Amino acid sequence: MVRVTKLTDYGIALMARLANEHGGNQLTAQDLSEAMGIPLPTVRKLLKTLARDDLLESTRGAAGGYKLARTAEEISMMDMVTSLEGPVAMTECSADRDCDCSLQEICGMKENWSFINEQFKNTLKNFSLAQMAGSLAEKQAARDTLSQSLEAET
Amino acid sequence: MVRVTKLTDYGIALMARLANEHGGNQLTAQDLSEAMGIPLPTVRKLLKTLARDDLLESTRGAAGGYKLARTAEEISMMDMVTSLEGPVAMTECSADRDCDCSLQEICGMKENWSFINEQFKNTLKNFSLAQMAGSLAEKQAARDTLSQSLEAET
DNA sequence: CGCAAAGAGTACCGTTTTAGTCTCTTTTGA
DNA sequence: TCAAAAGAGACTAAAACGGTACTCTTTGCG
Repeated sequence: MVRVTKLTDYGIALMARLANEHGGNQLTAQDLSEAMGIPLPTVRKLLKTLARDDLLESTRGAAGGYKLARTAEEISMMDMVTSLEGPVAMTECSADRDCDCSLQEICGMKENWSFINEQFKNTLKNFSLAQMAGSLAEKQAARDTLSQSLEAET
Repeated sequence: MVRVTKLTDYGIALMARLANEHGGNQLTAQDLSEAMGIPLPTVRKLLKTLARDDLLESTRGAAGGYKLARTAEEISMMDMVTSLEGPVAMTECSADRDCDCSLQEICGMKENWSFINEQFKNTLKNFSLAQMAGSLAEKQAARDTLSQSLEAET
């Protein structure tokens, strides 16, 4: 479906909630579950994944919790999507690793798919968590950034 | 997985093969199955879908077959992906229709997702079947087109 | 110390989607 | 009339998704 999974959507919503928590304030899985209306076990699973990939910093033990590992400006949609659902690859053959697609010899579209894949990855890279958690004004900034990066590339 | 399904990949490969068939020459499902090494029943299913959405023209009966309904330049990746796997929507809430996402009130990211979704759709709209079936030189054209369209939008 | 809160890791299961097949019908050229 | 070919739709096995449960480790605090 060319779609991000529901869990990824949840995960990014959690990140956005954490991005709006200023001053290094931590939130527990419990806090986030209640704030976002997502079942606690699911929240835990997502936060664990995000922490393992160094997007979140976790503190264990009593008075533990989670906070962003970097500023929201320094975390891109690409980082989050990759963490939550693995490498972004439109097709088998556009993944980084070698693929075992039986059509590879015949179809000849690998490079074209890779090109489209890169375009898409750029869109995600140029959209930060800060923008995702933020306002319409910040969306305009993203648009400008993307536009510039494409010009630079050409 | 932010991935196009295998069947969509196959479908586009079939379209590319038909794009390289010049002079209104028709190919049968059988021909395409043999040419691409994709099982016949699967090929049939895909061609039916593409024909129903007016990307292919079909002729029934003996000596029947399929050919492109328009030129390869006039068929975009967006047309094909949409036909083969339905509307492109990164999340439930970025589909055109109203969604029943329980987070809608809380997460506040709907507009941001829509924006990313539009960027992605533009990438697909600006890449034609001709480019997909064609050479590296044509890829550069796609890059230019996309870049221009983004500038215009800003 | 010992308890309770909180994260880490992993395994499990029901549901949905995907990938692929099969059967039957309709159309049409020879 | 027959055979080739498309159209429509049902059906099935396998994989992915969404969610849960269980066990273990870490740590603050009385």
